[in-house]
Amino acid sequence: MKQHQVTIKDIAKELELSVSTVSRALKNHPDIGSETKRLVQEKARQLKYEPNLMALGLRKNKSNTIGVIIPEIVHHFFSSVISGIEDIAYDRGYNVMVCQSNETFEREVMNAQALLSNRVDGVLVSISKTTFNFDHFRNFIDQGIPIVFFDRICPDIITDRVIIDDEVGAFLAVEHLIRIGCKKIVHFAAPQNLLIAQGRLAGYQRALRQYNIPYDPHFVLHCDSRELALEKTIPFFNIHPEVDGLFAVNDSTAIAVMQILNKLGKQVPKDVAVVGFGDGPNALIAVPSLTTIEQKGYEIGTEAVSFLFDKIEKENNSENFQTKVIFPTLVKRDSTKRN
Amino acid sequence: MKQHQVTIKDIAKELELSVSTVSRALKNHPDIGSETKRLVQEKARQLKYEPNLMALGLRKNKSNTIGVIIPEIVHHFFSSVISGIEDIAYDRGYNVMVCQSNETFEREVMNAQALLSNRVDGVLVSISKTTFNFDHFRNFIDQGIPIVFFDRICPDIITDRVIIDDEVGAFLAVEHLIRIGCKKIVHFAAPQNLLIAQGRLAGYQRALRQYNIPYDPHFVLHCDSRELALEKTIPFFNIHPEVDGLFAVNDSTAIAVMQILNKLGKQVPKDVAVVGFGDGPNALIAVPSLTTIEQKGYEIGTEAVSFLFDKIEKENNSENFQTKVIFPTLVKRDSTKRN
DNA sequence: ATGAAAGCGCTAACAG
DNA sequence: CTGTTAGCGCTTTCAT
Repeated sequence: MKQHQVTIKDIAKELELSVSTVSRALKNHPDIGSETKRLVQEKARQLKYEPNLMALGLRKNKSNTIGVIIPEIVHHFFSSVISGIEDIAYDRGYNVMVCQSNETFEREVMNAQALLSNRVDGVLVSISKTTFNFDHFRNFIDQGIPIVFFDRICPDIITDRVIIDDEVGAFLAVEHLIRIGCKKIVHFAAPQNLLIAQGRLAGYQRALRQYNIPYDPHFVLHCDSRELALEKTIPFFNIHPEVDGLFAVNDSTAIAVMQILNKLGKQVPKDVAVVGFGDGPNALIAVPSLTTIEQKGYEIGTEAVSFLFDKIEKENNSENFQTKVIFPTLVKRDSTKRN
Repeated sequence: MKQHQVTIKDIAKELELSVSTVSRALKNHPDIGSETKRLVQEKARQLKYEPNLMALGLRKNKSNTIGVIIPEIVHHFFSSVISGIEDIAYDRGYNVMVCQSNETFEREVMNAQALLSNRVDGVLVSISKTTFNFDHFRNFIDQGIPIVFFDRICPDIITDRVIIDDEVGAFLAVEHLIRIGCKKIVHFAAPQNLLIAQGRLAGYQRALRQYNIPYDPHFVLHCDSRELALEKTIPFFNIHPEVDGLFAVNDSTAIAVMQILNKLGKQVPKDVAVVGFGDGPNALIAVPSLTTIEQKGYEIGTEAVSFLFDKIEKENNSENFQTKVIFPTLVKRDSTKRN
């Protein structure tokens, strides 16, 4: 059973003071005599008093908690984001409540409800793959609770956003391939209904255009997972043995491709240079180590939560929403190293 | 600015009922007439009423929140554990507050304080590498707040625990190395203040003993991270070129070692066979794929949180603490494949 | 410089 | 069946 927890009342009783005096002494109110303050604070320490945040929240109509909704915590990208969020939030005296949608709409709606019930002071959201209705997020707006979308943003709701520039990332990747001498560059892409997929394809195309390399639609393949790579890589390279560069929409696809190329007797990077996108820790572990576009999850987290605090702690509900675009950077490793 | 949030008072006013009637109607109290119930519940939905969990918590002296303290969320193992915890907790109507100690004692103490202030109903903890004093955890016990340690448990505090049998896991790993013909097996270990480190070392020792291989303390190195591996592997193998088997305390160390051995011109598994511990997704990506001990993070999470709920929802503060031991299994891959 | 009292949202005796 | 009221821990006027 939970024991009785120490309250200001207990301190007041022991010191024969009123609760209001204790409350003020605890927060260094100027009205309170220094001797009284000393006494109260010492007693609080001695009794291991911890303020009851629920009482405080009820009184102040402020929970000092922010909510986070993400698809899955077990993805390196999302856990990095959370890490960034928590570091900033705890420094500013806020707690963080993390909810996983597990990529389902229903669960996401429940998450939103839970955060609403907890009266969070703000929310950070990266939407699930299966979310097409956004009413559960509008509830936050209606209640005046600030919301910031990051990475997988919600196109229909105008609010603060933090995204990375996929187009630029892809451009950097393909430009790098061109500069090290690749002439025939293929793009293993994700389905084009995803915004990130569109951006990355666009960057690929722009790089080719800028360096006067003809664009061939046959060189864009829907192949965005380890499984698809296992299936599609060999047939493709049989038909197009001249390909000497590959830009994959994510790291796991890139790594799988490298493993298959290796079995085909093609050397990476000598015969085919490979660039991925994402930079989880896997890129370092792959053999050869994978050149990739760094996604900066931690930074996305810190930026997003900073936006949120701007809104939370600003009294006027100014509607000047911002979108922070984080520019990804190219991390060169062995999969594109040619002397 | 946060808008006024709907309360039962608002519902009561609109329906010209008392708050108590509304309160009871909302939770299907048998005293309330079915017509009144219908009316109230409809109005609640219409006004988008969400119960204020802070008020509820204050009233009931129960936050419906459990706290989790882990070293770092960005580790696959820990994020799997959290995933398991959250799935169960949300099903039972609890919120989860995740805190990272970032492997520092100071931060861990702050985490514990934050959870205390939030009046969590229970805590799940995996201690940081740098924690040697456990008073901050004793506070929970003193307040009657149940605590369950998992994986990195606290030896000094008697309470529920969920661990994997590190000794058995390590034994399986080393036995496997011996069976494929390794004669000189080194153990890259974690600091011995962690129980898991002790267990894994013990398993290593038992396997050697059982197969009549002499134990040489020089063959146990403190090396439990990618960084340390980069630093210590080469000097070690220069002094001990005869080593033909390696058991690392975790996968990332094992993988880093394989990469370095490769550069040294030593072939894995032919010259040196390698086994890791943990089985994150990296083990599959490594070249060669890494034989390892499966750690079952998700299962540890669900088991730990189940223990916690047993205690939270049991009125009598029964002190019959249990320790759940999860038996790890060996997953054989290419890093130990010798024909 | 300190205290009394109201009230944040909700539940649960107790009273009708 | 429904209403009144007290109180959870805390802050904050308003008195003194």
